[in-house]
Formats: sequence, structure tokens, C-alpha cells
Amino acid sequence: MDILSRMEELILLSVWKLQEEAYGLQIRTHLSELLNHELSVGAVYVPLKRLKKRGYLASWDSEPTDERGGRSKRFFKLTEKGVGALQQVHNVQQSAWSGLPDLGLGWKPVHS
Amino acid sequence: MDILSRMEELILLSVWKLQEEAYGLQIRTHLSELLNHELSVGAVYVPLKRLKKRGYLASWDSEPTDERGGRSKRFFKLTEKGVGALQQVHNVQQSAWSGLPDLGLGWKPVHS
DNA sequence: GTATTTGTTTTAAAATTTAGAACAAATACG
DNA sequence: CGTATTTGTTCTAAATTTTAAAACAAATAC
Repeated sequence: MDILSRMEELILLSVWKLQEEAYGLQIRTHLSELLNHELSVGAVYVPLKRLKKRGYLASWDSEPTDERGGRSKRFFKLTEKGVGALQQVHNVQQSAWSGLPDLGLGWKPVHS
Repeated sequence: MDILSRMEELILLSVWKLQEEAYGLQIRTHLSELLNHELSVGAVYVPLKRLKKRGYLASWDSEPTDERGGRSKRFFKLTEKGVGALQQVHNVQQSAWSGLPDLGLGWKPVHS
């Protein structure tokens, strides 16, 4: 559709928000809380790989830490292309959610 | 994912915005302009049918009009469940797009 | 060395998206 | 009438995305 899917958008935003802590399991936790719904591991790792392959994300592998089970992590950060894709999806959302007539169904979106 | 897909969201919003003119081809035109990208016919009709089956949309068939080719149209409107689903996706978006740190990449989302 | 924890990869099924052919029914007009 | 054109919906198969969960890997704990 020439626009990020919802999951892709949420993952890119998660990487943005988590900054120096943006790696697979952390992203999964963050999004599970956001969605109030436990995501499977694959639900995060599969799109992460795709987003990287398409140039929306860059990644590098860390050294292991000395915590229990502290393996090497694969960290991600947004590329310029990734920011551009978020920009685009944000524009579409703004358009799509503006100018909605009153339906009398008890709710209207509020853009803080 | 327990949340509307992007296409589902856009179609529900289109039905909302188009009001008394919410039928397949019109929705297609509206979304094609919004996305700046010509959607195929199936890209609209397939999800429309699914959204109806799931109770997000109600529909009824009009009488033909006396315009050239003016066949009976299938009009749609949001159900309460449909409004609720939009409400939910709106909440998730608001959360996901708020509290983003400055990346110094030349852009930050503005919520009008 | 065996258990436990943190982390990534893989895989296959399910669901969604997409393009476009097919079909349907209306008016136009010779 | 018959054929063309327009508006509209249905169908369908391929491509893509999502999802769950098993497998694998590597670290510390004891």
C-alpha cells in the first residue's frame, strides 16, 4: 500500500522511543505494554528483520554483559529513510483523522 | 494483533467522512486521493466485506438512480463497534506517538 | 555439569493485501 | 432492437504480513 503497516510503524516508533535500549526483547516488552497484549517473539523479530532489509533501520551487535544470561544484543536505530517513512504515515494519519463530521455516536477524536 | 490494520482503519474513517456517500467506488476514490496512490478495486471491496462480517460496518443497498450506469449501490455506515475500534486505535496511536525524544534528525511530529 | 536466564533465528500456518478479470445492470444512441 | 459505454460489485489467486512457538545460542548460577 506504499505506506508502513501498523506493526511496522509501531516498531519504528518503539525503536525511536527506546533509544539506546532498542533491541528485540525490549521492543517486544514495550509494545506489549502499549498494546496491552502480549506479543509473540516472532511478531517482533520478523518485522524487525524486514525493516532492516528495507533500509528503515540500522543495527549493530553489542558485547555480552556480565548479567545473568546477558548475551550480545542486536541494537537498532532509525535511518533517515525510517524517519521519512514515519513522517509520511504521520501525515496520512493527520489527514485521515481530520474533518470528521459529528456522528452523534458519543465520541469524537481529540488531537491534543 | 487485536487492533485494526491500517487499511481497516482507513476504510472505517473513510466511511465516517463520506457519510451518505459511503459506498465502494467512492471510498476507493477518497482513499486513493488520501494516499496519493491508486487503490485497486479489490483493495477496498475485500476489507469492506470483512469489516461488515465482523460487525464494524452495517450496509444496505440503494435503489438504482437514473444516471448513466447508475446501478444500485451498497452503502455503509459505522456501527457502535466500529466507532469503538477506531477509538481504540486512536488511543494506541496517541500513546505511540507521544513522549518521543529528540533525535536531531530534523523532524518531530506535531499534533495540531 | 546441569539449571536458569536472556536473547535471536527459524518455520509454517493464518490472515491480510492487492491486482485485475469477471460479472451485472444501468443509460446512450444508431 | 442491439451494441457501446458507464457505474458498480464479486471473485480469486498470488504476494505479503502477521503470528505463535519451537529451536537454537550463549551467558551466569550453583
